[in-house]
Amino acid sequence: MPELPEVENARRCLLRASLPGRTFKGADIGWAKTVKRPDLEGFVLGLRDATVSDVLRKGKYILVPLRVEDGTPTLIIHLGMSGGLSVDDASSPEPPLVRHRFPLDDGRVMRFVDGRKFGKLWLVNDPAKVLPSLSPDPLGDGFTAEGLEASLAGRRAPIKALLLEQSVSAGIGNLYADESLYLAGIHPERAGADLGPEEIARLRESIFQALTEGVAVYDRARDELWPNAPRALTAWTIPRKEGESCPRCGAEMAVTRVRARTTWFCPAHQI
DNA sequence: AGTACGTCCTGATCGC
DNA sequence: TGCGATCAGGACGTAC
Repeated sequence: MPELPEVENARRCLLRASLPGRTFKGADIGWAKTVKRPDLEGFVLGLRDATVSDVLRKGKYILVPLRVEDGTPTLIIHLGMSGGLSVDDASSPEPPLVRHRFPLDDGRVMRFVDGRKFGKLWLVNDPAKVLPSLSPDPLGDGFTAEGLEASLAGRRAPIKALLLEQSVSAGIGNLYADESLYLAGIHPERAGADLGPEEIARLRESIFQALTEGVAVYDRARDELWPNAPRALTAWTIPRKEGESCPRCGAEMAVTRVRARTTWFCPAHQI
């Protein structure tokens, strides 16, 4: 489920819950395969008496730098397809599908909901060693049309598939890929290398616009969304339903599959 | 290298 | 209403 706006919302929820400054008392891992590094025992032991310094985001990854007695490891969380985080009183009723619990020193607990078990956890000293290659953050200054053009050069795959690569546009997922291409007026099956500089500039701007609006929707929702349920708000404008028409030009929306991912687009203005 | 496909998982939804 | 089939917003390993 989560793309950049959902992950950013999760991060802000953790900050609003004043996670920084709190200390993990350990971890209760309900599905061992979620822990990628180190082994389960090392992971749980490593979180004991680890104090949170900050909550950061890189693409769809949440980074939680920690202070322990003899170092500064980082907890890395990926929400996968169905993940969500909350911080509640330990005695509060637990929502369904909580897989992992991280008890805190103040009587609260960070809960990791993950229905499909595609979430991932790491506890490492050097995050760079486990994170894949990620583009500059599309919401930051580093994500330029020139950089995007360079990463599309020579690529024959459909632009929709390329946008899903985190090395091309970190944080984009299936929905925001469709949304960005819709806003830019670009057909999802165009080969990446066939896009001209003007189209790429438009695409960069559309990605920024779509993600910015996505983050804003969650920010406006604030407390209503707490705890951070694994359900997205509809920050995008594309109808994703049979028979609906394009809000911009009225044509009937079309659906296809790109790399086995459902892809909605307007056949009239996305060319 | 770049591309395409199968796989990991379970809950929700759809069609009969 | 019930039930099997299909679908879901991610990403990685593998094979060509």
